[in-house]
Amino acid sequence: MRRTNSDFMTGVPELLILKLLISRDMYGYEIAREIESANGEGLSISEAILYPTLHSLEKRGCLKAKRKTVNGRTRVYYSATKSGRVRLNSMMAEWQRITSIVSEMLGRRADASIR
Amino acid sequence: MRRTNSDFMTGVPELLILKLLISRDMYGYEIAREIESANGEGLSISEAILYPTLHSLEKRGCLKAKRKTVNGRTRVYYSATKSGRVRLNSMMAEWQRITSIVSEMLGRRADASIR
DNA sequence: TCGCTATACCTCAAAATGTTAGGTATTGTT
DNA sequence: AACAATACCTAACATTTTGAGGTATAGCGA
Repeated sequence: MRRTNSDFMTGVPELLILKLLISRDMYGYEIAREIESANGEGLSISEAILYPTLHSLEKRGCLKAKRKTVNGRTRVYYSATKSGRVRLNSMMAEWQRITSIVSEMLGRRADASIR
Repeated sequence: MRRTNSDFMTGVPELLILKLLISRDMYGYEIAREIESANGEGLSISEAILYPTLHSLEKRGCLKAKRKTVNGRTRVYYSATKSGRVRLNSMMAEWQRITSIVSEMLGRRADASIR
């Protein structure tokens, strides 16, 4: 049973895509499968947001694309650029900042205690 | 120095508004000040999202509005309904679910360890 | 060989959400 | 008198996400 995305997803696809592409080059379809399998199918990125996000990251210079044909199918491999790594860093910091504040306001123990 | 909202804000205004209105009745302007002061000005909700969100929550039956005039100024006090409490519960669960998964994928220690 | 599933890319219209930049009106302060 | 603070609000625009498609090849079982 695959979960649909939630209301709290804005920016999350981009964040996870950049995070994955830091560790190794991947192609779109592979990224989608990876995100699903990485969390027991608790979260999935629809292809309708995945591909446009990859394109916009590439246009902004955060990613580099390279087409490769494997077994008669074309894959577009993406790699993170320096600019992509910088962007990931600031996005992760921002994610940490917002979730800490919200979690604290919701009454959970502050995220500041972990890490 | 007041922070602007971040990319990771989708649904957060609604979440915080409901959370605040569970503890006591408040009016819009008061909610905005409360959110700012509650976290050292690290986060603020613009009035352009605050008021429309209050109106939509009221229309959906999650909030009840009551006008009150104090010192020549009109305040609209909101209180959470049963339906509003139910909605808050599911939103908090969803917030917990998403942030846990994302945090884990980002490589921090899993949120599962706290609470 | 037919049909189905998986792989692999993509787009478009509509909905939802948030930002920027205003507006009105009263009260308190300088 | 001028300005900040209180207190409500909206409209135009940009961005993000969803839902629902579309194309094409490869592999597998009946």
